[in-house]
Amino acid sequence: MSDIAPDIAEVIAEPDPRAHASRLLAWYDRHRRDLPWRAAPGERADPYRVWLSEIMLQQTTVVTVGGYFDAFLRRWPTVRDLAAAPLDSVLHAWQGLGYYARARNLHACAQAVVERHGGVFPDDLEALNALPGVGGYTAAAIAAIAFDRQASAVDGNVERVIARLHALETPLPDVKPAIRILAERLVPATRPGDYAQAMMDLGATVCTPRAPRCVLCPLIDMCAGRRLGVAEVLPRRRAKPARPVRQGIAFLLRARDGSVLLRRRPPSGLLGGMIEVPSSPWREGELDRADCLAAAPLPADWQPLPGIVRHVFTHFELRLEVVVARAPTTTGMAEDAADWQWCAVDRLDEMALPTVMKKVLTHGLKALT
DNA sequence: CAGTCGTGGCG
DNA sequence: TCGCCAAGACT
Repeated sequence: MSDIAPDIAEVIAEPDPRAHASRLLAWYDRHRRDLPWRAAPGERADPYRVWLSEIMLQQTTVVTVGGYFDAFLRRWPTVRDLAAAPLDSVLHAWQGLGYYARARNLHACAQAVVERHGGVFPDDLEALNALPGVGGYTAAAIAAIAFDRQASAVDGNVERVIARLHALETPLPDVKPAIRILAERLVPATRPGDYAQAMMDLGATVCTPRAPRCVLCPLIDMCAGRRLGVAEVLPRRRAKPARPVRQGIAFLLRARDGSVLLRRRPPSGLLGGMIEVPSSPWREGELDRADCLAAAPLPADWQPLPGIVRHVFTHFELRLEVVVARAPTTTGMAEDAADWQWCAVDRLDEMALPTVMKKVLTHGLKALT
C-alpha cells in the first residue's frame, strides 16, 4: 500500500472534489441514455432488472447484452421464475454471451434470493456481496442503482475516469486500491444511484478508452490527466503475457438418421455445463494427430475436413481440426453415459452451445451437405 | 493472488 | 489482420 501514497496525497491536494458531483449529475440529466433495465427519471428501478443487467454487463458491452436482457425478462419476469427454471434452460438462453459461470451463478443467486431473502433482493452491501456471482462492484451497483444507497460502484469505466481525473501513473492492477479509495471519497449523498450511472456513462461515452471526447466532458477543468496531456494513455496497464495456442481435433460423428453425437462438459471450468462436439484434449505445441485420434469417442474411419476452426478465448487461442465419420447406428457405447447424447441437426438450436462449438458444427456440417 | 473464464466490435 | 478491452467474480 505504500506505493499508492503519492497518488492519494495528490488528490487530497486537489481543490474541493464535491463540485464534480453536481456537474456530473447535470450532465447526466441532459445526456441520459434510455436502456432497457433503466427506470424512468425519478422512478425506482426494479432490483431484479438491475441485478440481471449488471450480471450480463460484466465484461460485456451494452449492445451485446440488449437482446439477451429482453429475452430473459420475457421468459423469467421475476426472480422466482428464474429460480424455478432448470439450469440447462438458463445456460441455453445464455449461449453466446460467454463467461458461462455467470449463468450458473445467476441461477444459484436467484435461488439464494428466494431461499435467504423470501424472493426480495437485499439492499445492503454485505448481503448482496454474499450472493453467488455478486462481487464488490455488482453489490455496490445494485445498492446504488436499485436502492439509491451511497455505495461506490467502481467498474472499468470508473477506474478510467478516476485514473485520468487524478493523473494516476501507477499501472493497473496495482493502482486499483488507490482508485477505490479515491472513488469512494467522491460519492455524493444526493442521488447516489444516478451518480453511479453517470460515472459509468461518462466513461462509456465521453471518457472512452481511446480518443476521449474531452471537449464534451463536464469535468474537463478539474481533470489532471487532461491538464498534463496524458488522459488518453491512462490508465496504464501492466503488459499482458502472450496468448498461447492450443490445438486439438473435434470429432463430428453422424448417425444414419443424420443426428450428431454431442456431450455435456463438466459442470465447472471452461465452458462449464455447456454442450460440445467431443474432441481430443486441447494442448499447446505441435499437433499430434495420431495421439488426438486415439481420443475419438469410438473407432471409425475418421475423415479430416479441409480448413480449421479458430477461436480466441481470454487466455488462449484454440485451433481445431474437424474429422467426420458415420456411426453404424445411434446405439452403442456412447449412449449409456449420461453426458452423451445424439441430436438431430434441426434441433441443434435447442442445445446450450457455446460459440466455439457452433463454429465447429457450422464448419463440419457445411462440408457434409 | 495471479490465473481462469467468452465473445464481439473497433481502430 | 491483430491487439485491445467491455457495467468482474471466483479460486
